[in-house]
Amino acid sequence: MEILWQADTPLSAYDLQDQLTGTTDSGRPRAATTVLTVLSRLERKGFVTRERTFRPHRYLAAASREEHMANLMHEVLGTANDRAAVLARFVGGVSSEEAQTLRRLLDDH
Amino acid sequence: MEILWQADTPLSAYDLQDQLTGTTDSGRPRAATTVLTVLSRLERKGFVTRERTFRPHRYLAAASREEHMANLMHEVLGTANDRAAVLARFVGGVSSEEAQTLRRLLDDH
DNA sequence: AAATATTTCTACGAGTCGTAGAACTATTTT
DNA sequence: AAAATAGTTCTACGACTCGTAGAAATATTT
Repeated sequence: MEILWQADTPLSAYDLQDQLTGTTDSGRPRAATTVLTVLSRLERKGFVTRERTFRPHRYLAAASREEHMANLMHEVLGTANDRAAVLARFVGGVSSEEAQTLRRLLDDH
Repeated sequence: MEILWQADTPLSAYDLQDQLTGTTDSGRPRAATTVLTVLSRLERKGFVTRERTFRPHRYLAAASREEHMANLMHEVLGTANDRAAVLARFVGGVSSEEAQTLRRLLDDH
């Protein structure tokens, strides 16, 4: 995901494989099939989409890293009965700078 | 967790067992040991604390449901490089009512 | 058509989760 | 104090996810 998020263009599984530099348990680089399997699972979970028109299929993150994280936060908030109470606790835990950021963001809402 | 969150007093595993009404796979109610095992795991993960001074140990949620959810949200936000960007996406997704709530909350900050 | 590239299918070991029996320890009863 | 009982910890099993990748199937290129 990190690599896909940083890429400004869809990547093939082979591109991913190349950039996945961290050696695998066995010392070898990841097998291409490994990357494919993971990408399929990520696609199934909606984190990645695939362009099947190209032959080495091109993959791209369904949401930017920021969107993804905001989604996760909303997902948590969504399960709450008392959203306001959760927000209160959340806001209570942000730094002054972040509070300022939030105020500004809320102005254009 | 739901039961512990709603309880206003620490509960023993047996109290939990009683309130876990949903029948188990086999039709029977959960065995007491099942509840104990889960509680131990929850304790290991820091979601539950246990008062060992009482003999049937008493368990209580480490954080209220709201705190817990706010914690999860902060956990997500904490892994972000560009926190402001995540907050922007997050705020972009809240309803007008929630935006209002947030503004009010930020006033006393 | 054969060779090659790409994707899908299958699988394995490690880990979590709900489940609970067995073994162990502490408390209560006689 | 010994026996009985209550409570806790240890161990384990089946289902599931995850990283890993070989085998089988399919598509592309030569």
